[in-house]
Amino acid sequence: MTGARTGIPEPSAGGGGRVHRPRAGTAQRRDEILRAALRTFGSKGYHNGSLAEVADQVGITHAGVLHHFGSKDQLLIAALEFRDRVDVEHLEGQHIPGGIDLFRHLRLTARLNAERRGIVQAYSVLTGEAVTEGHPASDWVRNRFTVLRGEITEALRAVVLDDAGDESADVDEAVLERAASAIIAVMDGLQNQWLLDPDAVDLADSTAFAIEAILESTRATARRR
Amino acid sequence: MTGARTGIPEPSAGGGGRVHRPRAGTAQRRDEILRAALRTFGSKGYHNGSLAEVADQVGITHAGVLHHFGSKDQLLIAALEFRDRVDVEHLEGQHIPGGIDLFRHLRLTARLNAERRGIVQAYSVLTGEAVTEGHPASDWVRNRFTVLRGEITEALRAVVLDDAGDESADVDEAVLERAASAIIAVMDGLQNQWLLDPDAVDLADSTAFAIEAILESTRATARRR
DNA sequence: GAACACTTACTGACTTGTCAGTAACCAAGC
DNA sequence: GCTTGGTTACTGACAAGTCAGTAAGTGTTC
Repeated sequence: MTGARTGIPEPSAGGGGRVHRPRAGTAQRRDEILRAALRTFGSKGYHNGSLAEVADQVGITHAGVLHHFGSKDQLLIAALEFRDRVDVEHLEGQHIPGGIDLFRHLRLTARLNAERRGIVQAYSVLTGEAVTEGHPASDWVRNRFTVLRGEITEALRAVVLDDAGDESADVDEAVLERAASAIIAVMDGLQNQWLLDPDAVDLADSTAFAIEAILESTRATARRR
Repeated sequence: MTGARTGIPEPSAGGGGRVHRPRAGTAQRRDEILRAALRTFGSKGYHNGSLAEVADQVGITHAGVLHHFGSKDQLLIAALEFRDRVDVEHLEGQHIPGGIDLFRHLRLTARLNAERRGIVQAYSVLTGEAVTEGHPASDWVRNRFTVLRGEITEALRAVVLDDAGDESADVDEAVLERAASAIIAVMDGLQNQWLLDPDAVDLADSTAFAIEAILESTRATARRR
């Protein structure tokens, strides 16, 4: 058996015994590889993107990439986790807003995304590919959807309760969930159309319009009494 | 050079020159292959699906498939065109409805789609993959979006004008286009979420809710005076 | 008998993953 | 502070497989 097969090892296991520690600079090198992986899987897709192409971008061979991540599947998983990590760092401690502010945040995200084609494409390609049988990213995508739906549902509930001015008002949960799925759907779907035909779709405006429409409709129908 | 490289040949070109005529039953056999292609590209994606798997389903070798369609790219294109052909036949001459009926039709489509996982997955996988560099289906998908946006925009205009009771009322075209993109987007996006997690998303209800919301919002904002 | 509908056989390009070897590195022991 | 032993970070070669596409041959049908 050769090399660090289990990806990024823990710095120190606390107890006795031999300590396996990566050399200085290895963490940065691995991040480079993950960025490259995101680039090629994002533009070519997982199946059509090769380890050799990823390796090329950081000036090593494909065997070198496998040394760090063990397999292509694990590389993809690591790259997606890396993306999450970076996304969170970008928020710099400030938590994702709730209530009505979340929808402002989503509209802003759409506006920013119109300037970050690469990232949008990566997300779009992988999300589409993930519905394929046995795709290594399907768990990640499914989980992402679940978390997002939860956050948006909660924000919607806050808005509806705020409208009612009554913490214990009766809210139709089914409406909230439909609306939450729809908001995510409209964002993803618009990204897809925009990627294929940027002149035909205004990502920011269409997203803002749709979120506003769904938000209005939720406010109008989710309160039971 | 071997075989019919240009896919399905015209029965007779009218003018002079060689006439290639397929044997009786060949058209049906080709349709079988196309159905198989739709199945494997739909479930595995274009890059991950192989000609051998398509061929297997109709009991021939992959070279036999190439005899009929020339290349894998051309097979995919033919399969997509076949899908369009079948979809139109399914409507049996009755044209796609316009005006407010179109939105009823879209909601119905979503309800039917919840029972046709295979077709939805094919559409979803290929749409996602198509944003990839140089993908053979990207023209088809782009065109499909363009046509759909046009139809929905027109139906929205009809609804808004009908509300106004005035054929020459001033309608905000930008709003119509945003709404049209959004309706397609929400349908596609919900399909994706539903494929990954059928228990977490109600395809029919969420689609109906979102279409209603966007339609309402369009009626409220598209009329200028 | 000629085009058709294939099959068989094969090529060349790519794939991921394995393996042995090597140079740089690093900590411990003397 | 220099050796020593082990680890890390690779490389290059290769195995084993898959893939699309080509070419030639065979039986069948028009």
